[in-house]
Formats: sequence, structure tokens, C-alpha cells
Amino acid sequence: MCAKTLRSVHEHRKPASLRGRSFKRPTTGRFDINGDERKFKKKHSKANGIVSPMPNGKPTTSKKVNGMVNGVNGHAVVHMEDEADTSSGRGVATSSKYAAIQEQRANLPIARGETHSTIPAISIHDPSFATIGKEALLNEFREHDVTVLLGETGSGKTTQVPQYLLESGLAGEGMIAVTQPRRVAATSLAARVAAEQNGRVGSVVGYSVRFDERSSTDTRIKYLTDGMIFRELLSDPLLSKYSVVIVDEAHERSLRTDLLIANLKTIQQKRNDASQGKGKGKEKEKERLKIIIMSATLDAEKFAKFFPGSKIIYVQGRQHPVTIYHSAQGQLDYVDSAMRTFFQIHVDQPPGDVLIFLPGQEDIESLDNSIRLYANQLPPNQQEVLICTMYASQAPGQNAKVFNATPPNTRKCILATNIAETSITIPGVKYVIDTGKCKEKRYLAKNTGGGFDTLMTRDITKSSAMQRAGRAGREGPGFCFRLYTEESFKSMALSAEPEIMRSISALKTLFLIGGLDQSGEITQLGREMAAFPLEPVYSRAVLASKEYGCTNEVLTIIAVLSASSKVFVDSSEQRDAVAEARKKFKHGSGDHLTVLNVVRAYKDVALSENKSGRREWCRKHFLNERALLEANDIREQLQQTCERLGIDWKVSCGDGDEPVIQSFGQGLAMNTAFLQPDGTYKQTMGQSTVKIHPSSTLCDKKAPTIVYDEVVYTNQIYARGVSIISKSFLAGLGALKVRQA
DNA sequence: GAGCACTGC
Repeated sequence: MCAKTLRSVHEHRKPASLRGRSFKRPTTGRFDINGDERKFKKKHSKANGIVSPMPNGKPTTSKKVNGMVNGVNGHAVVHMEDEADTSSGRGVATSSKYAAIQEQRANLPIARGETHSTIPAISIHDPSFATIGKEALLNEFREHDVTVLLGETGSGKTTQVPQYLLESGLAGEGMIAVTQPRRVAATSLAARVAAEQNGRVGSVVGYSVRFDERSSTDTRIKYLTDGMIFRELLSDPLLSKYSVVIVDEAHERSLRTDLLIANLKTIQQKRNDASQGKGKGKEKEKERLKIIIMSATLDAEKFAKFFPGSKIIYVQGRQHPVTIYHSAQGQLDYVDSAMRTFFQIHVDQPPGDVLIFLPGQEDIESLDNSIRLYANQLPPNQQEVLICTMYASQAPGQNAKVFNATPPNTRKCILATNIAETSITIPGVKYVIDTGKCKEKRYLAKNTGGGFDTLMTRDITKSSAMQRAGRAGREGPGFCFRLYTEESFKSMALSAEPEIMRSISALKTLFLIGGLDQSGEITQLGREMAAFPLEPVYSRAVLASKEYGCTNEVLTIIAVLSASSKVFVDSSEQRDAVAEARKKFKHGSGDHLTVLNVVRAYKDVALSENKSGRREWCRKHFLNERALLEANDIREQLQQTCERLGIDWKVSCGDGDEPVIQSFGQGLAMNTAFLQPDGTYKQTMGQSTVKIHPSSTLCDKKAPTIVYDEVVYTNQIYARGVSIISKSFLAGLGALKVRQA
């Protein structure tokens, strides 16, 4: 019976080729899953370090990866980077605490001279590294305008290098900027470094992220998000208040980091040219700009090539050894394989939590069910299994459960998406199971039959696989089980294709909505659009709302759509209750005004209820309060932008829906479609046929003409965030269609 | 009638 139930769990999974696979229920007390297909090839059983791929494809073991074993003399491991303790930095440390912090600083690999230097364009894996210490590192910074600093997690480079530059006087009179791709990293790093400087955040060490800035005239080291430094570029194109700009996490190749690096090159040339012409000595130094690119070990030479004359320096990390196993044969059904591997660990291996990487929610739920089913049949003397799931659209409270301490005699099993790869560090993990899969959003070009975003399961990259394995070695020696062969690993791409290479399809949209003219120059409308911290299509909708007299409503809706997390929370267990709760907010015109109804209802509740009452109301209605609060912040920021541009944001259309939707139509002109006899929709500007996503309030409503926020191709091509738009509005787009042609 | 990785202003 159980086998049947399990099969049915898997039956609905894709791909279809996997259907019908069954799992034999164990007949003995011992859960023997060590069948033929489940033999792992163990690599370097006595290895002292991660098996790292060489550029030439030969795996090697790197012994020095292991900082603890090399002797940190019993000091607790201090993770100096993304997990820096935020709370410790809020106040001024006591003198004994300060002394302890300084001792920790001195013991970091970067301070102890575990750095290597090599000449540019030579592989960083070259064995002929010279070991240099802090002073030598500073000399390299002094002698080179651009330094590429490679370092593994835990090396302390992000916290220490800015302080070295400050303490040595190398930064001169100017400030040191350290850019980060994520907000939490910027704020927690500033807290940590402020504590190391025995000061408060906002004095010598500060940060700047959206909605939150802590800096003053005293501030010399500033951690900021790459988005914020772009805002600063608008008012100070040469970044003149900074003498050093450090770009951290450059290997992630985010759109903004890439653009920032490109801009920095130009800025440096301009500033260094200017400094040649005038002044001497100190004055000259003040003008010059130093750039430090910090990156994980892959991709270094690309950055070095981009900056001729730059220097590559390598810093050891502090990571415990992780033994990596590859599956002997390829696995067709990675969910099934993950389950077998989990129980193999659970039965045979010493205590320690297990982290399983899966591509998405659907697989997580499926594996959750399977493990639950079989965990109940384990003999009573076995440890309990506690399953935690973690993915972006899950309620925040549910996600937070992974941080709870594991109860006694229990093994925690965490089923997570990429969310656990970089953003979040989960304590207690000793074993990692890596399915080798992830989901990636990718723009499918028109000439290949697309013209829209796709979200597909695909193989991860080598650098992703390394990152996942590393998650097992944060607190002690760990193990990583890869559900793919070593050959598959070798054939993986080195690292993700830079975002800039797979996302930009925006030029035509900008032209269509009037942000650019025919020669590609920015228009007056485009300039106003750029003032808003929004996607251009939504900036356009705000500007249109001025004409339609509904700025108030449009700002509210856009603020919610722009929040980082979704307002509607998923719960597969309470599906009916979710549907029932959604009904209350439903607006006949579609999803945009439904969002407005949610915000209005929340505001009503906020008038009569206290904090816990509001929270309870959100929980009951399956709404994410954090998203609503963030939307409120965004709304206030948008109001300020409106005021700067002389737009009256108080103008309201009351209960009217038509003006609101038409405002969106101006921005989302590309995303309009009309009903065809077979019930699908044909795009007005594009050849594709789309369906309304089942999560939409308009699903199955057969609205004649629609406007939507986005198209995503999963199993079918779906339009999401859909509202009914008038036929006459669509007819009015005829002129745009001509422009498009 | 299906299910959605991660960021940023």
C-alpha cells in the first residue's frame, strides 16, 4: 500500500518518462537502500579538503582549504562574511569584548598571511604562489590601481581589507566604498566592522541601502548595495568622495555589478587623467581612484583582463574539509534518489543535519511526502526525522523553522531551493545532498520561437555545485552526496552566464512605451521614468496615471507588485481555505484591483487592530504582512519621487477601475492580448498564444481583451497578473504596432 | 485548472 502511495506521489511529477517507477518497501528493520544503482564513488576518502576542479578538468585536493586543522588554537570559528552577527555591532563593545574581537581579527587567514600573489593571466591554481602577509598585501594595493582579490568564504577579506586600507592611511582623505549585491550583507557587514573599530554603525563605519542609511560626516568605510552606488553616480558621476571602491561578490556577475565595473573603469581613467594634470603629492593621491574587485576563485582572469595592469591576489578561506561523493550512475529521478540517499545517511551516519538542494516547490513537496511516509516505518531505536522546507513563496514563519535548534535524538532534514545556496546559512548541517538541478529564468528570444521569459529546470554550474558542497563544512568536517556522476560534474558549465547576457530585451520595450526615441536617445518621458525606482513599464504607468487621474491607486498597486516578496502566501495543505480567503478580495476587473482591495482591507484592519491583531488577520487571510509593510515603504518613496516631479499623488479615481487599468495599459502595452475562439489569448504584439495563469482571478473568465504583468513559460505559456482592458484601448494601440513594425 | 530560483532602487 505504501509503495502505491509513494508511486502516486511521483506519478504526477514530470518528466513523463519517469512515471511508473516504483520504490520497494524495505522488508527488514534495516533500511537497506544500497542497491546497485545507489553506489557512490567516494573520492579521496582521507581527503583533507574539497575536491576542487582544475581549469584543465583534473580534480585535486586542496589541503590548505582547511583552516581549522591548520591550527586556529581552539578559537571559535568566526564567520566574517554574510553571517556576521548583526546584533553585536549595534552598540560600542566593552573593552574585553573589543580585545576578543581584535584577537579574532588577528587570527583570520587574511591577517595571518595566508595570501598568495601571482602575476595576472596565470592560473590562480598555479602552485608557485608566494605567501604574503598584511603589509605585502597593502603594498600590492599601493602599487596597483586595480587589484583582483580572490578569496574563499570565511577568509575575512570583506571585513578586513577596508580596515587595512583605513588603518594604513592608504585610503587618504577619501571614503572607502564596499559594494554588495544584497541588502542584508551590507547592513550586517557594517555592524560587524563597526564593532571591530569599537564604534557604532553610522560613525566611522556606515552603510547605505534602500530605505535605510546610516552614515555621517565621520564615515570612512561605507558598505552599500550596488543599486545605491548607482543612485550616487547620478549626482556624483566621478564618485569623487571615494578614494577606494571595493566591488564584492563580483563572481556573481549580477547585472548591476557588471555595469558598475564597466563604469568604474571609465571613472578611474577620468580621475587619474585629471590627477596627472594638477597638484603634487598628496593632492594627486586624493584624486586617484583605487579599485579592488573581490571574487570567488573562478572567473578571476576575466576581471584581470578587463583591467590591464591589474594584479591578482589569492586569499585562503576558512572552511572545514568536505568529502564529496559522486553517484556511480546518472539518476533519472532525482527526487527518488534524494530520498534513498537521505535514508542511507540517516541509518548509517553519525548525527548531523541533512540539507537537500532541489529545484523548486513541487519537488520539495513531493520529497517531503515521501520522506515522511518512510520515516514512520523506521525501527523505534532510530533517531526521529524532522523535515523543514524552505523556498521563496513559502510563508516566512515556515521558512524560519530551519533555524530552530534540532531537538534531542532527532535529525533535521532541510529541503531547500537555491535560497540556501547563497542567501542563508543554516546551522548544524553536516551532510548535503545535491540533486544538481535548479530553475533558471531565461529570456527566450523571438527568433527561436519565443519572446518571453521561461522558467525551466536545468543543470547547475560547477561553481554552484561547489557552493552547495561548501554548505556541509561550515561548522565541522562534512559530506556532500552528489546525485550525478563525476563525468556530469565535469561537463557542467563553469559558472552561470552573466545576467546581462540573458536578460536584456528592454530596448524595444523602452522605445514602445516612449522612453527612447527612434535614434535610441532618451526622451523627456524617459528621463521622468528614470526618476522612479521601478521597472520602466511601471514608471510609465505612474506617469500615465497623472492623465487618468488615479495616481493614488496606481502607486498602491505598483508598490505591492514591486515588493520583494509576494503578498499572497502559498499553503498546499490548506488549499481550500486559501481559495476561500482570496474570494474576499476579488475584484471583477482582475488582479490589479484585487491587489488594491487587499491593501484597502489591510488599512481598515490597521485602524482598529494592534500589531498582533494585524498579524493574525494576515495569517488568517494567507497574506504576507512583511510584503504589505515593504509595499508601504515603497509607496512613500514613490510619493516623494512624485513630489519632486510635480505629480499630485493624492489624485484618486475612487472606486473607478477603468482609469487604473488604462494607466497600466500604457506601460504594459507589450503585454496585451485578445481572446480567441478556443479560449486562449493571442498577443497583440507578438506571435505567441498565452493562457491566463490559474492563480489569476480571471482564470476561466473569458475576458475578451486583457493586459498582464508578465508572461512565463513553464508547462504552457502563461500570463500572470491579469486585468480586463477595454477593446477600444487595444484598438488605440494600433499606432504602437506600426511603430513596432 | 497549475505550481514560481535569486536579487536591487
